[in-house]
Amino acid sequence: MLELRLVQGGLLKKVLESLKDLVNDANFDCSASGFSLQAMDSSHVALVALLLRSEGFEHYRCDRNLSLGMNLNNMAKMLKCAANDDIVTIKADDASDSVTFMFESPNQDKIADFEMKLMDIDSEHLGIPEAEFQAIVRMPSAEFARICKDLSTIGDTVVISVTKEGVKFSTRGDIGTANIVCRQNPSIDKPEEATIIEMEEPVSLTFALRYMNSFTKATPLANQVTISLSADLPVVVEYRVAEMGYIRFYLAPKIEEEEHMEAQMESRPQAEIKPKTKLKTETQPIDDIKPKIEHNTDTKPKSVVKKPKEENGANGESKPQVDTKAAIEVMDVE
Amino acid sequence: MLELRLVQGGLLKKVLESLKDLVNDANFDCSASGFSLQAMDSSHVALVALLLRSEGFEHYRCDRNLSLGMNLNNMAKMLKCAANDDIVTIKADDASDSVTFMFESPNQDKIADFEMKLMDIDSEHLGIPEAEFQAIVRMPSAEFARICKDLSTIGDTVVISVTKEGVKFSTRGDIGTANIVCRQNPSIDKPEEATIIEMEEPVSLTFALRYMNSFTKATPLANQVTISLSADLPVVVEYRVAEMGYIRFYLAPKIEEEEHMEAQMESRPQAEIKPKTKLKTETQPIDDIKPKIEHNTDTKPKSVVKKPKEENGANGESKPQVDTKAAIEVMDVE
DNA sequence: GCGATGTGAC
DNA sequence: GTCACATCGC
Repeated sequence: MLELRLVQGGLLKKVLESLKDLVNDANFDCSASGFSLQAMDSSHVALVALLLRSEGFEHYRCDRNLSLGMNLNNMAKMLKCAANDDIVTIKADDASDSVTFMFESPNQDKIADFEMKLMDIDSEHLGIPEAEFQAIVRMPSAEFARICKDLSTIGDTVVISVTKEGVKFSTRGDIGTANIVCRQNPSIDKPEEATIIEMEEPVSLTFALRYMNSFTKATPLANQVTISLSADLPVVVEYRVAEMGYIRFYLAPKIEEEEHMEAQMESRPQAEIKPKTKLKTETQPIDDIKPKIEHNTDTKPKSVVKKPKEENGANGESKPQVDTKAAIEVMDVE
Repeated sequence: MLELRLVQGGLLKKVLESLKDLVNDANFDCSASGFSLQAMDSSHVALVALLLRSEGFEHYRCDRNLSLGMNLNNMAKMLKCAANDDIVTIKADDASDSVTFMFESPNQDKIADFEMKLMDIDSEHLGIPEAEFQAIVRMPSAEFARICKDLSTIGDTVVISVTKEGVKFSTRGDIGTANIVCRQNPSIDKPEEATIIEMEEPVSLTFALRYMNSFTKATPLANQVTISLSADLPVVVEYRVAEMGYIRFYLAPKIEEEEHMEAQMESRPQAEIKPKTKLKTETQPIDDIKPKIEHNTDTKPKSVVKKPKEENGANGESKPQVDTKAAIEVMDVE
């Protein structure tokens, strides 16, 4: 028996709006500690992890661990039927193949219940270790979203470069280039507008803007976003979910590959090639960096996820992550 | 000679916005008592009746009864050219084949007149008797609109079930089921938020959400809507037009047909079939329930409306309306 | 014609 | 920041 009562139903609506474009189907894992989800996006490039801790719920009952396979689009449809100030209750019987969402208006005059069939979804639960990062940027989430959106009108990838002074987002495309620099700014009086950089050493990594723009669908959840970067790790883009947990998006950096130079030249006719700057990048399926992520032994994977179609990633277990730091000249942030 | 002057021009704009999606062409009937319209929707399933009483106009002159055939889309286009606070005057000569809309800005600085050609439209004017209903629900119009919209993301039809305690709106579709219960709530201090149920006996009827969603286009006209239900009558969804009259939408309930059970089973694999619950429903063209509606002898029908394409409705004169009450188990509203 | 997105007003 | 309205795309 599962019964989770959440007073701020609007939160759950926003969580689903930020997940549904990235992931079609996923298992929600319910345990005594909370309500969580981990899933790869449909193209197996990005990974999302959601945690809503049990303490954040008004009422939280979870007699035994349950994995509820849901179609996130359908779940989002149902949650859309809740008003933002409705109280939302999620119910499931241990044996049942369906889940019930109950929406109560604040004055109790309207009570709605929506029942949705559950799905059997193959998934692999990875234990993601808390990694050490070379740089962690915290900044206003709306600003980050705006930057990603703006840059994607120019190019397909963003180079995120962090120095002590600030963070630079750069792109280039057929029509030109763009660089947006955000200075560090503690903004004591308005902490939600602060831009804070914690840095061990400068780092510069390249990512597909397409995914970044999916991640920023979570912007309504939090005023601030943190972007954690290390040369050979996926970036972590994290939005806190008010007092309850977080939604974290992981995306492997694009890898520099010299052997595809000619393809590069085609797509960026006006590229200025600098020595030591390898230009062609390939999106790395996140499965390939699995060796970096240890299996979390306290959860039991139901089955193994399908391998992505790309053959070149299939033997990633023994293939080292490229040295992104060496491949890209660290750009100065003025 | 016809000359109707309406100070709240915005009302007429809203009336047309709520009619034009349902009905393409219709006759406006002008008599000494008021300005009215009655028309079936293009698929002959729903019926709409509008009344604007002469007393609601600042000036009302109608020398003899006139029937003005208009294309409602074109009329709506012209009325869109009026500001909401413009004074609108409708003029027509008895012999003319056109109508003039005049818009005056409140300070008289702007005067516009738009002339529109009239059409010759075959229509049948039905005298709709004031029926006795088993249940009349009055509720906030925006809430009803929201419910119909939400349910239509899940299913195609809505079952409206009324008990003393409240009204329940239910649907089911491929992705699951939904039930929304609105409790009775007199809301003395905010009458526009009240939900009032007058009930002779519990009633439960099924309707096509598509039409309901067309009806709710009239939501901007009134804070409240009344939904009048009886087992073997079309539902009446009524919006009052401020101090002037009403716009009423009629929709025949869907009929339970046992013979299509197997089609039902296909589309709802997980349906729990209860005894006495007939599952397959068919939309009943509103022509078929003509026997329930007497011809109004004080208006002269110009001609007879075309029969709907469906053969099974063509001989509806002698076909009894199904006993919906017996076919559907009355559901408890807790 | 309906749904989704973006913009403007409260 | 939220809600409603209008416009554009499917």
